Amino acid sequence: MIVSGERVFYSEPVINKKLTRAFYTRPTLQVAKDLLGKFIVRQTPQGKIVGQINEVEAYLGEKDPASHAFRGQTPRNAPMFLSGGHAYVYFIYGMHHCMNIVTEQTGRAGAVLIRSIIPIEGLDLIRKNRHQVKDNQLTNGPGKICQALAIDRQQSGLDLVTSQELWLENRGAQISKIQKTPRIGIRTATDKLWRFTY
DNA sequence: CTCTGGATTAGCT
DNA sequence: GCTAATCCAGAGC
Repeated sequence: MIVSGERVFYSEPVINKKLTRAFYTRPTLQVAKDLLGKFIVRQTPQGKIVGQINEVEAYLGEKDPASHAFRGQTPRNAPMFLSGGHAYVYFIYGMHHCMNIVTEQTGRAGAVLIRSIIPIEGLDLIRKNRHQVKDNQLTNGPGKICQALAIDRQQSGLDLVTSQELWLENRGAQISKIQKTPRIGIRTATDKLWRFTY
């Protein structure tokens, strides 16, 4: 980038662009697909961690039997009803956390579960948080991601558009060959192909 | 208040 | 492939 007075010229495409509200407040299935290849950035007191999203699942809200919002709003799922761009983190199986990106407009409870990311920055910190697991097992699961990025219910409800500790970036990656399969670990709506990988 | 089972993981057979 | 680990949200009474 070349800066000349008040004018700015870009010598290459703009990258490292933080995702805005407009990205998140769209239909859940569209946001889910578009999240593939984006980068999740976690700033902790111990350092910065970055990973590239390569597997997600869409949960469509009050009309989706597999969604936590299927039976309406509760204290736990309240962040799902906020505007797109918030985080929804829940605790499961007595030991794991899972992170969702809330979608759609305020009052519509869509969300996208982040199931796998590729470690990009902060590998030493990731390894420390995950302790003694093989490098190819560091962040290939929703519970593993939260452990690696030090995310728990304290981050649930966080606004990813304004937060200084957790946000997403578009670094210009172009994704092709998106695969659609049934969602993992659910008992209902297994006919819906709302898991996206590439 | 009590009960059930879960958007998972690691370790073992 | 099988399952223990371990908490708590949500439902039902």
